[in-house]
Amino acid sequence: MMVESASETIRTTPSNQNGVSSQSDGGGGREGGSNGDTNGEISQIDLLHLQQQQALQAARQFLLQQASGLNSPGSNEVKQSPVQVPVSMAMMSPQMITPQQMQQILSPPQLQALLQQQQALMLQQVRNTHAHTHTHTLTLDPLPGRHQLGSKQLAFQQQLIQMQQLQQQHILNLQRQGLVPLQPTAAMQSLQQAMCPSDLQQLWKEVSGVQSSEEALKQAEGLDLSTNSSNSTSAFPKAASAHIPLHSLVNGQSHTPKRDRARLFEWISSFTKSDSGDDHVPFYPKGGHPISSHHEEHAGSHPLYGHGECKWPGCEALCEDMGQFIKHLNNEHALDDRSTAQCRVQMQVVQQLEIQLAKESERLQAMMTHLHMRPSEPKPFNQPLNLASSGSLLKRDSDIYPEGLPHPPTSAATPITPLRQGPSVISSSSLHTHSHSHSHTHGVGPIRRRNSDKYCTPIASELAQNCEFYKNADVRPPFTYASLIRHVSLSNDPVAPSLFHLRNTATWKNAVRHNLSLHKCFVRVENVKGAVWTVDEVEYQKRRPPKMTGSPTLVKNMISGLGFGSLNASYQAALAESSLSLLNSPSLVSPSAASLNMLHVGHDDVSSTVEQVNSNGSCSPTLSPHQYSHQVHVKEEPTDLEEDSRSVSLMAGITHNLPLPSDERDLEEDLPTEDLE
DNA sequence: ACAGAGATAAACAGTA
DNA sequence: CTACTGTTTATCTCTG
Repeated sequence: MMVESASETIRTTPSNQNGVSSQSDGGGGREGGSNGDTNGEISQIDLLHLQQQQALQAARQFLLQQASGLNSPGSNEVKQSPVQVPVSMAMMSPQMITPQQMQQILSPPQLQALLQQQQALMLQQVRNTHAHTHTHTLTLDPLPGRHQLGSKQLAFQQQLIQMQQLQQQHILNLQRQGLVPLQPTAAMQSLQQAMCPSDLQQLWKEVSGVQSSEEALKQAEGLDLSTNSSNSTSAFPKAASAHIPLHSLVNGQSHTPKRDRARLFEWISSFTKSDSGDDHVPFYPKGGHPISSHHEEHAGSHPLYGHGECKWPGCEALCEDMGQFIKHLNNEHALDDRSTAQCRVQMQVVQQLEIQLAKESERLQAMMTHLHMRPSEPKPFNQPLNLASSGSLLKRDSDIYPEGLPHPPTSAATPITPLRQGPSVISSSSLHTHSHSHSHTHGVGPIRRRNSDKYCTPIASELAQNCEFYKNADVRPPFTYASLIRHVSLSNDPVAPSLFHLRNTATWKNAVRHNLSLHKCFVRVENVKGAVWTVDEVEYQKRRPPKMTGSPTLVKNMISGLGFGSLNASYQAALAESSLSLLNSPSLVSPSAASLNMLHVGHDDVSSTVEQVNSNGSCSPTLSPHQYSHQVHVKEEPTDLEEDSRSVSLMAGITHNLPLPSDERDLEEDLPTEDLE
């Protein structure tokens, strides 16, 4: 099953292992990581600057043309000819709207305002992202032995890609609108020059008010895009630009998810359709809700109506009641060019917000990642991995996760794995999977999982909830090996608990073996096909008495039964786990020994409970004792399904069945290929 | 300072 | 012989 490809992934391990005399190694090789990039930067920056200047000029020209109306439809068309438009670009804009169409819809000033706004937004985004992007350069460094950087690199690259996709999408939209027919590069760069969401409202007014076009034009003429150039120059993502030709960025649509493109296309299609025809088809994105249909408004509430006024962008018309609003909607915001244009603008607004969201998410990720690092040892963003095993790295979880802060991994948004209960069987493969972890060798060195235990953080839930985080971040999950092993045995996910583990296969394996042999809670059961490691819940619980040391508050809250809402997810989870351990009835909990099996999954009660909690209320923060107990009940049901399995212990012949590779491979698939080297 | 728990590394034996 | 697995031992680190 998963075993097959493991070998490939593992390749990295060997090198690490050797030098790994755990603690000493810690930082050694990785540190160099960031240097190389800087070298080329200057030239890259210059190049960027140049490109941006060119783009700016092109954008200005375009704007001027648009504003002056010099461009004849024909000329625009000519420009779109393959000769002038990069092939890739042509390919990426099947649904492109011709400039003429755009012009019909939006007046030159409107166009300019739109463009300007987009530029402002983009610039802002770019600025915010700059730091990260910068890191990317480092990330891209293929030098082997810098595994520590891996997770960061992954994250950053992903973010970079995401950003590129967003940008491309943005460009695509512009193209669609005819804003970027000829000079995608210029347009794109100009977009990146200045983004100022604050102008949205004004833009809306401009767009909506055709009569104001003259004023807008004057305003437009007065605009000096060059002012942004300086900023943009510095702010422009060096790495991205450096590594990816601008035109490729534009073309980069290849990066854009096909689905999204298809969706966009559909959306645009519906758009253009409505444009051309008078078919009274309500104007709304395919599959979406009508934006201003003639029906449905009667429902009494309308997304475009609130507080007695029309919420149509830039409208704010007062409507006493729904009927009046509907009338207003049909009269003032009927299906016409203006409304269409406004919808387009709104579309872009949404996109920009999405970009913003992505950016903020990125920031959050960075923050979380940072918090995983040793506070006293501030390291460059990209170097966290280097933190080698100095056990000191994370002396205390409390340091890493201040009380007020949720564990980085814990994010309400993270998907929760489905509950499962039953015996947990650890197959060798699973072990392997896990085995990647240990690597003190790599960076996060000796994080004392003990601490995590101390806090009684339910690994299963933690891991489940922060699966993505751990997969992408080379951060050692704050759990003991025993906990991790158990988690793996209980979890459906055969993959190593984290990228960190994945990177340290040898260590992980050794640790797993060691722990399995050492801890009483892991019982090896001989089977027909071989042997199976099972988890003895009783012993496991013994081993890990629910101490609430870490969070007196938690205890207090638990006792009072009131504090749930105020607790962060981790603590809640911890609470849940500890509580569960106490509440667990034998029936619910796996029998004395749950077989460990990767394939199989049993969730531990605690984890499952927690998960349930989370699933019930997206973010369990508000759990009340009542709810909590309820969940416990829910948990029981699943038990039936697996009762047999517990004892049976899904046999995964520990031994040879599970080639490490499988797990690793799985992880690899999830991860960008680069870092694994 | 001490003991306990956990993390790592490594040696060793057994097995396929 | 090689690669694993499983067991032990030794050494550290951290925490209580």
